[in-house]
Amino acid sequence: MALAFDPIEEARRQWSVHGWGALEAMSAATTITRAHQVVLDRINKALKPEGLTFSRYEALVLLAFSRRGSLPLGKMAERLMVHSTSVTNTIDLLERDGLVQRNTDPGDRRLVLAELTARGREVVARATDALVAIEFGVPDLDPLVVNRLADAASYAGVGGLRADRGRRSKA
Amino acid sequence: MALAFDPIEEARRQWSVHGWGALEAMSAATTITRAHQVVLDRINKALKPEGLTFSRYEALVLLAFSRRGSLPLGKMAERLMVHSTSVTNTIDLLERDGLVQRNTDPGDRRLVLAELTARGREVVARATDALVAIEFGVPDLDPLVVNRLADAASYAGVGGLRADRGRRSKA
DNA sequence: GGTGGTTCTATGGACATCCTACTATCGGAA
DNA sequence: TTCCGATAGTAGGATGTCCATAGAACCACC
Repeated sequence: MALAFDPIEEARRQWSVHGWGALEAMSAATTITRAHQVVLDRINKALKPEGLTFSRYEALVLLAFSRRGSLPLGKMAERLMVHSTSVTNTIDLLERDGLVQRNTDPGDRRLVLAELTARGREVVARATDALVAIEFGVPDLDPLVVNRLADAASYAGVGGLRADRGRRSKA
Repeated sequence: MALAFDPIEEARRQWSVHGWGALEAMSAATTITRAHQVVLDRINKALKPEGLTFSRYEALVLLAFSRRGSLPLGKMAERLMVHSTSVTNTIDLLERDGLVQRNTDPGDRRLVLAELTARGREVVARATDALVAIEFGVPDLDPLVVNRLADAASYAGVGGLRADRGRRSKA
């Protein structure tokens, strides 16, 4: 995981040397990308024994938190911030593995409700334990990446509209 | 892009209510994931007119920064922090579009060198302009996401390098 | 009440990513 | 010099994501 040099730092240096624009923004985007790659990879490896991926895990958690243990697919897409076709695919696989079941809403027959099965509840509990054990893959990120990520966050905030909300103490 | 409520905040609340573990870590991982989704989406939309994606763009930039405008695929995988098979795929598509050309290294015939074509150089320049124009998709991130991202970064750093884990001011 | 626009899910295609397995090549040790 | 382990890249398969399109159901307006 630890490389001989930091690819993010190297990209930044080259970018600067060549005089290309928006250095900070580029660095921010790159950092978010790399951090995501690392964290997602760790999470997926931890979930592998349960036969899950992070996408499917997130879907299960969403259902576990819902009142009746079921939600319309469109609502899930909204919460997960993904395209609704992605949810269709996710639920296909969860259903295949018997963790979720599709039902139709009697009130609105356009809706498909994804409902957690008993097995689904067990699996999401075990999967959560596994992720808690590795603290969701974030604790020991390469310090170089972490610093850049903090910069990225600050930068994104500066450019945006966080006039109020000034909770950010540092970094 | 702006939702009625913040899915990350909602996840955090639910997680807390249900008493599940590693709240901060979960929130950090979720935030990195969502920030990545948003930024990547914006970047890809900006690159669409050039017929590129962020992956392919990053590969082109890497080549543009290299001394001879060419690199072995394995080296590219290392710099981009992706699996080498991903680079094979990326170069396949760049080659298909005439932006890159495969050569064999005379010194070590195992190596495949990806080399930027003239057209590749033009495209990467235009694509860079497009991304600079939108500041790589990071400036106006939803403040909620930004704040969480900063927390995520801090947390990741704390988890790896500091004894006391109690920084979380809250949210 | 019927009709047309809207909403919701599914399908098929393009891409990106990983993993496992395979082939070619290199390099050092016997 | 020959052979075997290590290294580089590719092939095939699974998954996740998006987009464009299609089909079904709902709803409001006439």
